[in-house]
Amino acid sequence: MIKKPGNTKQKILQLGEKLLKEKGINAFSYHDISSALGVKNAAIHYHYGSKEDLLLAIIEDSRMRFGRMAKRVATTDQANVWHGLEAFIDIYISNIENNRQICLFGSLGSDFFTISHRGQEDLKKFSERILTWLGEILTEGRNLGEFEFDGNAGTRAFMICSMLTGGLQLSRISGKKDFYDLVDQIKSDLKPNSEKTNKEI
Amino acid sequence: MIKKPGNTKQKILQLGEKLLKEKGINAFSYHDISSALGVKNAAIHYHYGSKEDLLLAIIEDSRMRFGRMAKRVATTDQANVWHGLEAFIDIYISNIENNRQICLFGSLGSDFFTISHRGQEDLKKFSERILTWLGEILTEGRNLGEFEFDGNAGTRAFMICSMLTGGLQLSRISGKKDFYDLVDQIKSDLKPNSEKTNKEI
DNA sequence: ATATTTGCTTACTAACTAGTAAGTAAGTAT
DNA sequence: ATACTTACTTACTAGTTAGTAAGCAAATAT
Repeated sequence: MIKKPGNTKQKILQLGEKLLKEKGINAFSYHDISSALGVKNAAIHYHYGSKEDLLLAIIEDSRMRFGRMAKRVATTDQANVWHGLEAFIDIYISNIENNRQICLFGSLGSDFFTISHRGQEDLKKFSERILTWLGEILTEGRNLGEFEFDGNAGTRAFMICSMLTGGLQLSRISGKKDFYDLVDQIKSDLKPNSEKTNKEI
Repeated sequence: MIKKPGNTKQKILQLGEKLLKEKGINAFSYHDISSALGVKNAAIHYHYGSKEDLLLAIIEDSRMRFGRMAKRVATTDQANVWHGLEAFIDIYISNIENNRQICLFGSLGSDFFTISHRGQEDLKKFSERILTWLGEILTEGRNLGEFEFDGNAGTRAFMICSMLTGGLQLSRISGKKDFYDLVDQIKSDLKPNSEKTNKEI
């Protein structure tokens, strides 16, 4: 029996996240993971003691990836708010492109009352971080004259997040095209009025 | 043993829908329903042969309620597009007020790949009906000068639906207030520019 | 060389799941 | 009065679930 330095743990995490976003936390089992990876049930329990542990790890992993994205965008040559917004939207695009997955918040928002208190809190903190980040991008963009929108930037961030979250789910039902139209219109709506084309169709 | 003309079937349906919107189709069991209603497991199978049958009945019931709402709004004295939009939004408000439920499409969008083909199709048809209805309201409102928005009305309907769907889920995580702010901003965004207050805050 | 740790497997359990078959009491139709 | 239907209950099953305890081979540390 060959013992490679284990990437099993990472594979479990990745497949867990995939299944979470495809079927939801309550619709996949340890068996789904173990059979796909060619290991036994107990191997998953070895790496992640309980299903909750796996869930918390998935949330944490997603949080780390968001952090890397935010850092990458922040350190570009100039403060390009459009670049930041598009990097954010790309997370959602890559979800829908990847087997019509939905986002973490869509999946766990639906199953919110079935996960542990700890999971709920981690998710809440993460959502606050995302909303704050996006709100700051929007505020900066408006100050720079790159974005134009009415009302509070925090509310606008919440609207955009809600649209992307809900959009992934509704597109699953109705078809991908709707999501791309949605994304285009989000961007178009943010453009300063003077730059806009196709005001009415 | 007293045999009242059975409202058990209706109670099962209502509780099923409640559980669906609170925990998701894969997180509640027949036992959850039967124990809450004080009947036995098999009583549910008597009324709804399988869990899929119950799900289809829940979708159908929701479809009927939507139809009644649409009819009620259409037959008001004058063609009041704002009235229609608000009646639509009220469906989402009543969900969040009722134990922080999410909407049918949010719940089943997340669990889409775990339900039957028939369920997926019923859901798709229902979503098309809603999107068409809302798109027509928006078009009519724009023609009347009651609404102002850029781009395609169908896309705008999809955006509003996505926002309300995703908004319920994100508010579950972050708090109700965000959802009310979102709704207010949706309405404000649709107002013709001349009527708008608080353009920037 | 020996001891310890890592990364599993084998073998199991208790709880829960949707679903079924057979029975039964009350209500309804004839 | 009798037959039939409705709305269940009792009693059960086969399959699935997360989780555990003990064992074991390979890798690593001493």
